[in-house]
Amino acid sequence: MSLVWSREPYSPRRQAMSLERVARAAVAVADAEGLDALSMRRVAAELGSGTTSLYRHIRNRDELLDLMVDVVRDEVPALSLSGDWRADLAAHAHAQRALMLRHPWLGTLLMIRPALGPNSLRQMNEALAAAAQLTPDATRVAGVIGLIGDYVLGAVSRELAELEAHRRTGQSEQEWRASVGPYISEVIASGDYPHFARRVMEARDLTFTEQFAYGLERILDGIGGG
Amino acid sequence: MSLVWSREPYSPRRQAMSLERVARAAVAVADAEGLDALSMRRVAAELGSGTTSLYRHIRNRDELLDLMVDVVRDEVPALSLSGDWRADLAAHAHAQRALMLRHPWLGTLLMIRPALGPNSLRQMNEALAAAAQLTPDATRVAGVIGLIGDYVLGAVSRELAELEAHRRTGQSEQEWRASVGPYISEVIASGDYPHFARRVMEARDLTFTEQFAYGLERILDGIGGG
DNA sequence: CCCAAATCGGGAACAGTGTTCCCAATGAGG
DNA sequence: CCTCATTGGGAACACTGTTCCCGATTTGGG
Repeated sequence: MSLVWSREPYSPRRQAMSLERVARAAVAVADAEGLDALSMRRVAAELGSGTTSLYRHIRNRDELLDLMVDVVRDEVPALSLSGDWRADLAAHAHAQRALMLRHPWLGTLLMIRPALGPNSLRQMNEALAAAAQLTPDATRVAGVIGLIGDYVLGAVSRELAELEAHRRTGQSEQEWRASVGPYISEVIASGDYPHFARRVMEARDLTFTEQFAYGLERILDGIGGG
Repeated sequence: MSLVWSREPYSPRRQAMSLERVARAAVAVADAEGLDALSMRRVAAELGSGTTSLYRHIRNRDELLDLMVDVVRDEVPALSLSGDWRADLAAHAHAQRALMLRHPWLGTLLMIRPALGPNSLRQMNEALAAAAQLTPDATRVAGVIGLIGDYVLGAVSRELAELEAHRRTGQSEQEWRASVGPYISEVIASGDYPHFARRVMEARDLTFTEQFAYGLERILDGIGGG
């Protein structure tokens, strides 16, 4: 059971499609229609080929998913170090978030499987380089990057959970609020959740981007300390 | 399209099974065999009933998933406030992590859908109460809880990604390391990822629990500052 | 140049999924 | 006791990932 990455690709004499073409087609489908719609037959249709031909290049659907992750990770330009660890780590975090918002299925995949493709490793390497500007301690560097990665993944997932909920039910932001609103009002009126009520009534409604930035700053504060 | 929570349950005269019984059976199946194995027919078999009878209580599979989240959230005992916001928030975070490790499918679900069940709201309320000990500013309280929640979700997901990868492929920790090892060695030997190499070779191998605790402490540090 | 052999693309089929339609049996009310 | 709504659940549909296999095509050798 070898990994996709350590196996030379299947390349026929007259090569009608390549590993990359398959992965790119899958990305296109997932971007446009969501992960649920990403079936083998759908990808094959996108390429104008037979369904089972895909299995010449790919062993599993899971392998295809691994490849997709690495394909989109190629979009992110290399992180250039400025000497300011805080600025560089922030840039890295924001770039990761932007990527995951551009491909709403990416977060879901990263949750479920460890990413080991070359582009994933490249970005990991860049992030570690940025953190190495802060401290020579390799263990601390690893901890810092883990922390930031975890936060980005969690924050974006929560954000996507809402977006995807809309897309799946076909409801707009407005319709969704309208359908949930009464329930929330009822909950608040019950008086059983006073702090939750206060949160809904009194807290400023921040953008997802603002929330993300706030959390990231707090994390960077904490990182700087120890 | 009303929510599950604002709809009175389907309760027949002679009630052979309740909403809760269905949800609990689903939880049992998911705990034992994973989310993939959680099919309607499987749940029905668990209950010894016909498959389509489930649809008397539940509208969708998605509704069932929402119910499952709330069922397990009931396990967590109420968070008692000690007056020390830092200790209370840490306790809350660790409790959430423990719950998600006990039910490995929970993280995946929370990533994909916003949780609005009564038990979810209760815990949200408790967390907000803990953070309210730090500051009277409702917006800041919301930001703090969002940050912590995001981190817990992200950290546990990464942890579960590995565990689930083992379970899915049926490989043990040992076998997995053995199958990935050569690829990693090759990557390191290539010299293209120096910081990644340093990370693998020099950084101490921390437990997931240790990593989680480290990140959480940094976050609490940052929260205390501003 | 021609034929044999290896390679390639992809159709058919299988076991499984969520969900809808509908029908038979059951129990309550008059 | 009979009527009739209520309830459980079987059959069927349109899908899914994947394996097996076969016909077509291209290549290498004589």
